[in-house]
Amino acid sequence: MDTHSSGGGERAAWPRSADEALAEQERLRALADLTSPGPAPGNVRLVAGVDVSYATQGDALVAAAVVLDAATLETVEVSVVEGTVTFPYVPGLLAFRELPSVITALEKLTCSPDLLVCDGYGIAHPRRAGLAVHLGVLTALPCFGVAKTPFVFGHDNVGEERGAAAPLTSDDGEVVGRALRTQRGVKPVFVSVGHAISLDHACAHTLQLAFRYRLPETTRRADHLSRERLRAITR
DNA sequence: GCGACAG
DNA sequence: ATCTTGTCGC
Repeated sequence: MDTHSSGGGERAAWPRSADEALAEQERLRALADLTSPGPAPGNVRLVAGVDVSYATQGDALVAAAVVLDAATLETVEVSVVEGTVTFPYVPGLLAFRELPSVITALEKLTCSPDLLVCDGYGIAHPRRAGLAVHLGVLTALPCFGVAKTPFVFGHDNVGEERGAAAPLTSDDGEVVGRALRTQRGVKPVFVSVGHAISLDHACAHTLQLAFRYRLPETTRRADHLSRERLRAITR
């Protein structure tokens, strides 16, 4: 996958301070495509999931990208990158901590995904610029986020059945995401768009990918891979 | 001012 | 994110 020259994606300007990060975040937010419907599940051939695992001791980390055939959900390619922490965890600035190694992993892929799924939020973020916004703009690929825990926006009760949902709404009444129940008997996940895809399509993809478990297969496989490699180099 | 706060 | 024991359910 070519994340630089021909992709049309923005080149990253990785900041060293929180001030520089806020400026870069605002720059990327302004470039996000929040109006295109993007690909529906039937129009995606390859979907990629990414995740990062961190060592308890030291600053080692491992990023993984997993590409699935959207039709069969079979893994068609994986990419794992060993790296080092270069930015602290700051709520609202997670992209600067996770994305450098994630982008490296995506660049190592030989195939080109049609869609990216993140672990975390897109526009359901204090400044409308979560992980999925950054990654979508930087790669110029449709991208959305599926988060496991609440962040800044609440929601009404979600029905018990698979597919039940409730909007995440900002103070100004704007719908910025959706709490979505992917399985009966599990907590909802939180879906929000990042770039070049609609919330409806993002939720449709999430349900298709989370056919068996709470989380999408993209996230589960990327998580397993990064965790497995980390433990291999951590001992 | 204080607490809350994706991963 | 990571650490960590037992426990409940399919």
